[in-house]
Amino acid sequence: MLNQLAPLDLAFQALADPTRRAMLEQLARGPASVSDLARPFAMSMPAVMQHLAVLESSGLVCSQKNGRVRTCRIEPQGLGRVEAWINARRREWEQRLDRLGEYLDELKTQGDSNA
Amino acid sequence: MLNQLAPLDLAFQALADPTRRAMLEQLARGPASVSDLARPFAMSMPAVMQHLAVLESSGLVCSQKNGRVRTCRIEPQGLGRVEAWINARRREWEQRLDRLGEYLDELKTQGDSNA
DNA sequence: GCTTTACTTAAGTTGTTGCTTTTGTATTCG
DNA sequence: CGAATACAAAAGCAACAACTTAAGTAAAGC
Repeated sequence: MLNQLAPLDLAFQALADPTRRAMLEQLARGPASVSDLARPFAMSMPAVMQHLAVLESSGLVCSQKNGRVRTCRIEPQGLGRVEAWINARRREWEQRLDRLGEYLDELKTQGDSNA
Repeated sequence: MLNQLAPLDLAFQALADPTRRAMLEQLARGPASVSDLARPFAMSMPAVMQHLAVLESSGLVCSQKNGRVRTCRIEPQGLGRVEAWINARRREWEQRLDRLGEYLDELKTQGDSNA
């Protein structure tokens, strides 16, 4: 819980761009080549490659080259780490609300006895 | 599912910075003033304010000013949207793996009958 | 073997981000 | 009232991000 901040930096940074999120949405539906990933965008191929490099170095996507085609796919552990961080925050936050609720109940009970 | 890209941009962008994530971790444990949020960091107050502004405009945090103290707290719907996007991707991805699994089972069955 | 195709590398441009210092404005306290 | 506190606004700056064009390279097709 203490370290491993850099990977999250990279993952969230990667997810902050709509082009990269769209690429991930496509990859969630199945593997794709770089050209496949590039097709929906009005963008040069090098730009797409750069987005892909960001996705790979963030651990959200992996790829391998067969012949002249590079096939990209989702790296499940990548989104997993992101999910884990968010879930941890929500748990803390909900736990606190629970305690706050108990505290308010307590206050109300005392208030009732004092009224 | 088609629009609302900008809010996610802002949210992920906000989460990409370790200082801002640390602020959210503190806020998950309870509300805090700007000074409270600034204390753990070797950083000027304006820098903290700018991080806070990013967190607010991304919808992850809200704040209100009482007297000269601004109290900040987590905006639960903010993380909710982020969580929803990630869950959607994971569902798509798992669904596809299920279909792939069935397909592979089918292939294996055919293979067995052919062997 | 010569051309497409599919990617890759390099270099340059423009805009944004994450700070900084400086200066200002409300509160609150003595 | 006057000083300390807690935030706020403004301006400047170095680093980085998201492109672009131009110029490769290596596998496939003819």
